[in-house]
Amino acid sequence: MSSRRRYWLMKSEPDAFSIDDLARVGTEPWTGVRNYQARNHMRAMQVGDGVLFYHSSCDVPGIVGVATVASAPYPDPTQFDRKSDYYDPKATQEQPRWDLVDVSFERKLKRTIALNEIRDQADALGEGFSLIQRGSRLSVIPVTAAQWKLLLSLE
DNA sequence: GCCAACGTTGGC
DNA sequence: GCCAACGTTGGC
Repeated sequence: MSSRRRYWLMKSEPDAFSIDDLARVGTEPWTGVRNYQARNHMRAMQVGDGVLFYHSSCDVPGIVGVATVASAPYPDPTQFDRKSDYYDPKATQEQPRWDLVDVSFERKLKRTIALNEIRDQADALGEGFSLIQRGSRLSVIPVTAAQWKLLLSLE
């Protein structure tokens, strides 16, 4: 059973893990997501899905690269690690709470597609795009094929 | 089950 | 550094 390729936007703080870091390592497990909605989006991911890599909490927040989903969802190992910032005492090996996927570098954009430019496209992107919804903090966001195409056309 | 308090996110 | 918005926690 497979379905067509889906698209996502994933936020990262460049001080913690940037598009250049992803370019260097090639593939990275997306650890540390501790929000149920974001987790559920990762659970819906399939190998080969497209990812817009977004830099948050920085000088120019925006989309900086393209990546791909490189694994099926699996339990985030940091939830079991007492020494990790992401340790979750309520998670067990038998009943993990947090899943993640591996993400692979595809390319870095020639320039940052800034959040304020994305906002200018609000009408074309449509109502449901939570990146530009007021107060939204969701770090893993579904993107439609049309939104994907539009956003990358801004490069 | 309600809701106040608290912690976090993230743009500015 | 500020603060609005949101999610989670825990007392009742």
